[in-house]
Amino acid sequence: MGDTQRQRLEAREEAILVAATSLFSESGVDGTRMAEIARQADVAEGTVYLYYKNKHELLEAVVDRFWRELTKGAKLAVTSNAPLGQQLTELASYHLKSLIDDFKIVEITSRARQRHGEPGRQLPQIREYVRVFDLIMQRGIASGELAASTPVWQMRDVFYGTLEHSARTLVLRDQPFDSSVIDNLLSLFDGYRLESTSAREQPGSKQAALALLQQLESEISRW
Amino acid sequence: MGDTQRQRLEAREEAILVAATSLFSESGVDGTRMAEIARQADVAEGTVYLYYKNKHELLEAVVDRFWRELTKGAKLAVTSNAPLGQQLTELASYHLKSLIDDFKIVEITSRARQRHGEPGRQLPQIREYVRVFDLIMQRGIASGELAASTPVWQMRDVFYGTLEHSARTLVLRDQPFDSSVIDNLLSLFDGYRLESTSAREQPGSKQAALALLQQLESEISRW
DNA sequence: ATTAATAATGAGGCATACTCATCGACTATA
DNA sequence: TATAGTCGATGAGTATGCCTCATTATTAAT
Repeated sequence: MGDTQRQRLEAREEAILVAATSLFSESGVDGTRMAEIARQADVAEGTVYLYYKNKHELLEAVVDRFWRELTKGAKLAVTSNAPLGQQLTELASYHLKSLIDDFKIVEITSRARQRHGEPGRQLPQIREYVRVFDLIMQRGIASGELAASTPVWQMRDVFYGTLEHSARTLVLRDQPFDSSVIDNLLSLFDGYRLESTSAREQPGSKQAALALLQQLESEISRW
Repeated sequence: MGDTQRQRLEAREEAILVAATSLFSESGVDGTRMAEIARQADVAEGTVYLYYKNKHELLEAVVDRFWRELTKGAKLAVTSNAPLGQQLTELASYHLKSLIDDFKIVEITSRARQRHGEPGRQLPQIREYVRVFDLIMQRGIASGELAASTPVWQMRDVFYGTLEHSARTLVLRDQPFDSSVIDNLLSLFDGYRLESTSAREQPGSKQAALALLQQLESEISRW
């Protein structure tokens, strides 16, 4: 019955992780007592320390798990073989929605990066997550659709940085998901498109028409 | 001698703040003991609590002070009456350099936002800081140099979000300030510029508006 | 000089993260 | 079924570090 035994252990570990995630989200890291996590996971306080060396490692595990789940979701959200712009739109929407929904976890991510206050590390799972974006972009470059002049990591910083900041803005203002943020970001990324394929915005898109309308309005306003 | 007395108090308060800033930067918040802050500021441990109610309020003060100094520096770095692009470049460079230099403080900023883990607040000093950017952009819009189609807060999120993310990337890779990040960001912001120079028709002319109208019509007809 | 008011001190209180001696549950072998 | 051996679980106890508060020192006022 080695299997059942192992499953029980994994179930316990999972229960602790789930309890910690929920409590950290609700009350913050400092506001959550280890005793409470143990109680909610239905184990003794000492048991928690059999699975996680200390509170900080538990925090790391919680954060890592969050980004691992996010990676799964992102891969599902992006329909492969769709055109570049659509893939980016899907990824951006999924990302922004997730950030807003689980904003608390996102905020404590930076805390998990600091090992006893010493140099910030890169969590392995986040590295894996951003690769979803990199793959899309690299294919765009390979197919000649994107200019290779800007390094991918810089485009990535624009992408994730903007979305993270926007999520914070929206959450602090108690505003819900706003698709215009995505539209704006994507229109910026048109600047990375090669001239040959770029007809600026995809003709026929709502975006393209709106952009023209806005130009028109500003023209008229000068009269 | 009321003045001298007041000055002494302010000097003590400042000493505590400086000590806390240095220690938080070096060892992180959790790695810093209140006793150590007191020792470094040359006061008794209890004295710290005469100036700051608890460790978290001290953290808030440290972060707030950092952004206040940054605001001062930013205002100086941006030469007023320079053209829009140059102002943005100056602000972006100053911002990125500062983020890299004091990355530790930047990272604990998000922690200062959480009051006992409860809803994230906006620190007043950060609000003041981002206004530097807003003013530049609003003048750009007022002068007709920038399109008013995108809300300023979205451009702001692109600006600060990208720079913050880039700073993290650079620091984690142990790389120094990289001006190509600024160039890339600024070239993206060209997308917000009105196409007055490249447009065949003179802006503000009836012709220009008509040309746009025709484009718009043809866009809509594709639906 | 005396008194009042305010600031500073640091030993002790207290909450809580973490440890460890003890216990229990399961497995293997005869 | 009995016995021994292994390993996970327990929770009372310990250590640490934030914070308080009775006491002391300093300054201001008359």
